[in-house]
Amino acid sequence: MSKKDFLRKIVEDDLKSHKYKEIVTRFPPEPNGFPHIGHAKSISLNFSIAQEYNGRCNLRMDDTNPLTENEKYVEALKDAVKWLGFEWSGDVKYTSDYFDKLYEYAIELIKMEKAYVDSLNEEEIKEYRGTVTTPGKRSKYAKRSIDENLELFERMKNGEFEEGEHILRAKIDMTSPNMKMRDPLLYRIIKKAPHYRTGNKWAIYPMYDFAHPLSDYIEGVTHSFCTLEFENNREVYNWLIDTLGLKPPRPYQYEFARLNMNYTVMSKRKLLELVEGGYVNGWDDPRMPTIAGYKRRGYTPEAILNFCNQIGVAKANSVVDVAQLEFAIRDDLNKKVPRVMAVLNPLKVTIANYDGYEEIEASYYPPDVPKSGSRKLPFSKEIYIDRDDFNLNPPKGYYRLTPNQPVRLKFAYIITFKEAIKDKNGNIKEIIVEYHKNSKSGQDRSGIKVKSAIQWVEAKSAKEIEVRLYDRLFVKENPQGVEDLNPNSLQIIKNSLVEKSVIESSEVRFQFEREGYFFKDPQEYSTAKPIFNKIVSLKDSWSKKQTQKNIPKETKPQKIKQDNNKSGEMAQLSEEERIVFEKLKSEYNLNNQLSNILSRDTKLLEFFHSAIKDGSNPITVANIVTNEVAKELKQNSNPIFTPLDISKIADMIDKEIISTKIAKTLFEEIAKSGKDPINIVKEKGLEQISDPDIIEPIIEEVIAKNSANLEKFRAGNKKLIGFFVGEVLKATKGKANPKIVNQLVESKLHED
RNA sequence: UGGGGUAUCGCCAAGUGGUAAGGCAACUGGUUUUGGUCCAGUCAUUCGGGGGUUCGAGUCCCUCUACCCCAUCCA
Repeated sequence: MSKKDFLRKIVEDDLKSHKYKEIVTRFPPEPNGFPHIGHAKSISLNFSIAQEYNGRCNLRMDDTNPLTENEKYVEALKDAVKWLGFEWSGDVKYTSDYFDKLYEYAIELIKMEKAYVDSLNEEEIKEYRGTVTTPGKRSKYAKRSIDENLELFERMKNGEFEEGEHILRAKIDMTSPNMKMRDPLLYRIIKKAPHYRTGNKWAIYPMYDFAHPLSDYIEGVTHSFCTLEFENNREVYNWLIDTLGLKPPRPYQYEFARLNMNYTVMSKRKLLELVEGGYVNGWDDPRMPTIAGYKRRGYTPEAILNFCNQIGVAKANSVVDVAQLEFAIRDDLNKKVPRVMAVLNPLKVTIANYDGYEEIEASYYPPDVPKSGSRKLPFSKEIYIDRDDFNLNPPKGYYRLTPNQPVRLKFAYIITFKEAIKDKNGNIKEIIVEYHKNSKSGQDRSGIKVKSAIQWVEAKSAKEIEVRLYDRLFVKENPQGVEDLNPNSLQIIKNSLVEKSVIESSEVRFQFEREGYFFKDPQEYSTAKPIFNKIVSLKDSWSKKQTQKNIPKETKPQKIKQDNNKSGEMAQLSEEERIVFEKLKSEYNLNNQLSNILSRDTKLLEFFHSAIKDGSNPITVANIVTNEVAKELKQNSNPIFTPLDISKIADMIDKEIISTKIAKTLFEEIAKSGKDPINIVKEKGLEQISDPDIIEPIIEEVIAKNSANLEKFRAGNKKLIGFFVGEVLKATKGKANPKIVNQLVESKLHED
């Protein structure tokens, strides 16, 4: 983690400020589906952060909906976390373990008159909620007494009512602009399905907005990371913890963008559709973006984790290119895995002038992989090569065997084409070649130059294998559903050949030279019937070039430069604002934008007027008010600085006592401390230095220290003036008059 | 449409007023008995658009635009 993402920064700050003794995170999936690569991001995030900051991370099954959840998914979730190499703190947690505590909290809420039993039906609730633009209205049942609510709620729990008859809601605000705050549902009745863990004990179940914050609190979670779509729920989260008056330390929720990848779908619903519709062979089909799928395909946990680190964590909705994932797995396997020879589409080759048998020592790893190990390769008159490695009418740039281009058999001899034997349909079924006796690998004295070395297997000893080649599941970058499925996402070749050492080896992952990385299928592989999954192909600039030639380039829609050239756009003014606007312009000579901003904001306008009372320059004041004050007011509506402070700062700027740069930091300080600006300037000696005699030596020093940048500047990088000015300012702790510095630097840089 | 978010290279993503990081992809060239790896190099005068403030703006202010989320008794 070289660069810290925003979540890690939050954690660091909280630790630094001693907000928490120890941080606790959690990965809280609902056990209603198989975890996918998006979960891997969340797992990696929560567990890694806990690890890095010496905290703990819980694995919690958020199992509050008995209709969709089951044990099978719990196991898949646990497997995924374990496989990725993480350990959860203590036992696996379940929200269902907190049902009793949660019930107590609900009663407390009722007693505080912050929750009530509502008896509206579903449609009514929907209707009463209003819409995003219109406020809702509260149910008449909200007026029920505490005792009545308590009684009803208990009877709900006891199963005395049917589903939908009653519901427990928080009493918040039916007119809130945030829909989630319009009296959110807390508990609902479910009787038709038993909970996979609590069975029929409960007739009521807590809803997410109620259960989640409280479960976090119960577990002592400090940082509750979730995805962007829960941003609106954060207000409910905080409301619950605040109104219950829960003692600190309490958890806070932070949101990050969920992972999306092109050419795949990530939603549980769509994944379920693929499985249930039989479009794939189960949740662990190697084409699925599920963790089980990647595992079965042959991905390593390290590759997935590296991928997660590479893509980072941020708040922008984004779609990661699958190429990034493919890079991660290639990069990992390249360092780890033995190279062997396999022939996917065998073409028989008879070496006419070879009659013996020999065994050739061959290393499992190329020189650039720091691992050792080798095996003996049988070699005889009859071998197989890949059909792609021979061509009677080769395209331009073809490096492999052709009638007039010899090729090396990797680790063995150079061969030259003699004759092609065709079947009655004209298809080549075998070729005859001749080998060059003194061209053996390592002791080549033939002098023959060859363009490439190809893989091969000896005919008698080679083992037949089945290979399953996977292509992306969808043909579209942003697939909507099964209609975008790639019909060729799975290609099975049953009669591929591999050197026998592969079958004898205990290794499970191999690089089939010049083809890709392959994995012994963990379910179906056996020595008698070897089955290999292709994990990922090798980067292949040759075949890419070939396909690019054939497929005309998809003309990507060009990014259109926005052209809404409404110059210097400012908000429309009302009649009264217009009058103020004109007055500001004529009376104080303010420009359109300053006048516009002030005339629309009464608070700023008030600030402005009081600040110029004592004769400060209106333009300077207006600039400070519309920029600095407006910024501060955005974050804090009750500032502790006064208009008088602003007027003092403005005076100092006008008298050139301080620079505008200092004025900025000065303002920030009084906004925080409320101190008198003139005093601060005196105390800290912030008066600006304008005397060239003082500044010049500093400039010279800076230039002397940065000769490389001086070169760059002289070579034409004029922006570097900012760098030099910045350095000089740094050297004077910001006190040098930047205007003067700028002029002096400019002339200095052009000297000599 | 009210509210909450987000916009920096083809794709991710750093950057909190002073030289636009890094990875993927792409493209050169070198090494190579894998058209792989590795190595060297190229790839944002510009940060969604327009203004304003400043000696200096991706960063502060105003404004416009685009996209995402919220009206499940799902999570």
